[in-house]
Amino acid sequence: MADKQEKKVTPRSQDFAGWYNDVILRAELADYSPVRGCIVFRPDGFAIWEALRDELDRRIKRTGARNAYFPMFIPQSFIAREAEHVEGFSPELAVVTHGGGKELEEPLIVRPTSETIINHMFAQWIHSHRDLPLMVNQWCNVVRWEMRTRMFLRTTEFLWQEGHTAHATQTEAEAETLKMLEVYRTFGEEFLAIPLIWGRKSAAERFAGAVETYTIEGLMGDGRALQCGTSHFLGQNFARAFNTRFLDDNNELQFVWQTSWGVSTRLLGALIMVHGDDQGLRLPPRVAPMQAVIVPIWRKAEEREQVLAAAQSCLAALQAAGIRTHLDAREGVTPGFKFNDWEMRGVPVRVEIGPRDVAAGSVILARRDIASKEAKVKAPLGDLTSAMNKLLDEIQNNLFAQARAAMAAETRTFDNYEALRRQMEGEGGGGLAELHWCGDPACETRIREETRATCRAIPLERQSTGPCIVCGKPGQRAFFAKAY
RNA sequence: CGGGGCGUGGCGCAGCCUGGUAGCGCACACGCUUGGGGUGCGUGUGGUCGCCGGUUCAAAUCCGGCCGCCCCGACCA
Repeated sequence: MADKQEKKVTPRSQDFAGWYNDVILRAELADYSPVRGCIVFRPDGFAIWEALRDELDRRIKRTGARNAYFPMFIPQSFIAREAEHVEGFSPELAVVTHGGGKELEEPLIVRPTSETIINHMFAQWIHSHRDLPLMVNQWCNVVRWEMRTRMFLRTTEFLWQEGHTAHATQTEAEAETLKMLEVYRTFGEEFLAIPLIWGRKSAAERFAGAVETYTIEGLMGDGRALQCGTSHFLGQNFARAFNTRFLDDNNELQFVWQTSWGVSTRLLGALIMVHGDDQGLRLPPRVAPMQAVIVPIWRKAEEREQVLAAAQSCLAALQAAGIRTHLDAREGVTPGFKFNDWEMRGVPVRVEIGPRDVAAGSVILARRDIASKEAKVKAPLGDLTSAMNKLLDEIQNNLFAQARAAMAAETRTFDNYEALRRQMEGEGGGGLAELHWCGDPACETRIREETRATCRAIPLERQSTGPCIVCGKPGQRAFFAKAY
């Protein structure tokens, strides 16, 4: 071994951004592409997205929304119909000016989001209150010409899910907005094992064109916050712009009340930054495309035969129990190499089978969520699937518990502006700051400019009042943090 | 767009100051060896030195211009 350091990724504590990139490349989740700001999702990375997507898709459908697909190209004039929307998105639009070798009569926008084109269609589909609520979701790509990009967190093109609903009443639309926020929150915590705070966005952080934006926010391993999903109450802004109206039960023409909500491939970045360690990725079992990997160990030819036979029957048993399992029978790579390789890729459980285990009728289980080798346990072959199921549950819960503890340790209450400023000093994050804010954008701007922390969420629950940390006027409880 | 850095096999770099026809590590291929925490040895594949021009008998190296990329600051799921 020439240099052991070369085989390791940049330590997380030393350079978080370097560590993040190393893990993505070494775990083969994604790669850079020839197009600036765009990445390639490699099979291992895309498999995580698929697992996440499939589960969220089930949960979305349970709310009554149905999947549809709208075009990627949007007439330029559509974007301009809603004043705040056009103002919010204009700088980051990709515009198609030519097609079929000719200049287009009207340029086409590559969708940055689909509110406008969906409203155009909704206006034609909705006539009566009997057509409502109308709830559609689409899984697609969107393009936003960002100045600075980071793999998964902010790329020029990204994949997401965008739900769009239209309702007869404001009350119903507001309820839908909050219901989807709760879908995202429970999905993030239960499936991805990412602890979240949630709440309302400040006016400055609100989606362009929304009346109210709600968010779920996670705290990454470096103490920075990451917006993990948003749910918007759009009021009648787009309905007015696109004349989306219906006849109510009094035969009166009304504008619909709307919502939109989305999560993106940014969640892959959150998974990495919340759970990953210096050995690489750590995937919660529920989202892990591969939940267990079997590494056979042998020395002599006859051992090889016995060990492989035992490994095969293990594989069959685990797969029959619905556990996503892989047998790593590669020759010419040592077991030690395989251990490190699969740890880098975040597989929750490694099953080691060697001659000693075959003789004893058992296997060794090594869990990815606990680093020390002492955490290896022996499991009898006959009881393997139930032991595995139990272990996977335990790992899922433990990863969530670890992340929650990390978040709690990095959450601080401030009632003194100077203390907040000191906490946010320096590079990297400063954790979550819980404070009181009067709601005045001027105070928010001052915090942002002086501490680089922004308002992440104004909680809906456990609200409390106190003097604004900046100006001292009566304020509400809010979370501030430096964010991605 | 302002500030800093860099372009040399797939990746990371040395060579440049003091011109003389390209080298190291990793990866990759093959063979043997090894195998319960990144095994070792050997052999081998692979480069118009970012591009254009100039100086020179001779340019990766010196000079001029251009291009591209990365990092740091102002927008954002």
